[in-house]
Amino acid sequence: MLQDPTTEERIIAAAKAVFLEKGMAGARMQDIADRAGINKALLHYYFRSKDKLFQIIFQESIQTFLPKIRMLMVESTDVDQFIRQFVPTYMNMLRMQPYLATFIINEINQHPAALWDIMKGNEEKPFPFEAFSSLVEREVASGAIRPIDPRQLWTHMMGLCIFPFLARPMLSMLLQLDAIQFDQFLDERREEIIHFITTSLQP
Amino acid sequence: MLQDPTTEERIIAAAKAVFLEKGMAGARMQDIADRAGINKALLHYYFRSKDKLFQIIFQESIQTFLPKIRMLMVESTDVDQFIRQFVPTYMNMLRMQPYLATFIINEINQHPAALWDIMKGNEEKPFPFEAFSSLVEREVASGAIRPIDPRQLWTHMMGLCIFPFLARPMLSMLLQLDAIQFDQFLDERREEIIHFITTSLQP
DNA sequence: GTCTATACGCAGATAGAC
DNA sequence: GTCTATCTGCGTATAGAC
Repeated sequence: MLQDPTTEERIIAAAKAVFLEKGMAGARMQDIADRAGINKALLHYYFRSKDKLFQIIFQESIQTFLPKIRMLMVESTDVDQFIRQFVPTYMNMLRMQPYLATFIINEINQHPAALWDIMKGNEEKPFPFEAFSSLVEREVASGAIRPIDPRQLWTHMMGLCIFPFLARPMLSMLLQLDAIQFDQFLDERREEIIHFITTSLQP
Repeated sequence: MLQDPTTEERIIAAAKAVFLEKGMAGARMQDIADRAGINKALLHYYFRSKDKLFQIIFQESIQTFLPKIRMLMVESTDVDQFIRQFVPTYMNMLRMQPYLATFIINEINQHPAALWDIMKGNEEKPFPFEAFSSLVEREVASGAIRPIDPRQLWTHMMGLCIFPFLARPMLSMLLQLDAIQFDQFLDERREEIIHFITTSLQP
């Protein structure tokens, strides 16, 4: 993207910012237009309706989320390595887009079918949980890690990584952390999570 | 509450249901009126505006959330006991009100100041984090548990318990769990979390 | 207290000039 | 392609009868 962004690109960028911050119900077309430096009519000229525009942003957001997981899942050879790659990769992504997690989770809560539509639209399976699952089961069988339900372990990992981003304002208030302190808290958290999970998996 | 509920009570109950499911921006006064079995005008007669009504529901929700934590915090004598009480208590509460966590977190994200207003309105400190903090530090010092930042441990606990409720539709899709299976998953999760945390804290 | 009818403003969407 | 002006419907809120 070396040239100046086209109007369409500016709209997409503006829409992403507004939708992610406010959600579908809270977002205003006027805000998107203002942020893109154009007027409302032009939004409709390019994307027809708020709903259409939202679909695009939602889909793009999911596509930021899932493929990275997919890659790590199919490429990993053991649980320990998977954790050590997953945690920092995921947390860094969320750090760059602080509203991403909240947005996706909320909109899926409001329209559960939307995720399904996207997933079945993909050729290759976007979320090959079995890859992770069999990895875990193999190591449980060999005694490399303690017995654990792969679904529970998966939820542990996701929860530990994502939760601080979802609950950031609440946490920073309860723990009394300003912006800088919270960033540092997140920095330290990467190693802490890895340590937390791996020690708990010891047989 | 042995008598029939008053109109005011019916409105509050209806408003709670709608606001928790849809959020402030997504909720409709018409939906609340329908659910309460009255008409829109009566809502305004009792509560003046949507915003006023929302404030009440938001405040009540926070009051469901925090005092329980507070009680466990000040009453606990050691970390292990705290965890074993906190996890099932909290998860059971969330189970009874599945939308509570999502609602609170979202609305705090949209209006961070709102939480602060409520907390300072209280006489006694609603969230005595120091109680938990010193508990942890004492046991770290005595070697009962491994060294850990109390704030990180706190976030671990919250995240592990709350996340499955926040991400329920996403998880049930990715892990392919229907409603019954998801409930069972949550049942098993209580013990799993306790085990997960306590083993990881061993020195 | 509870209703019907209605006012009012906001936000999404369209028409049409340039 | 981009703008100004306008239409339309929806959602909050009020007026007023009962």
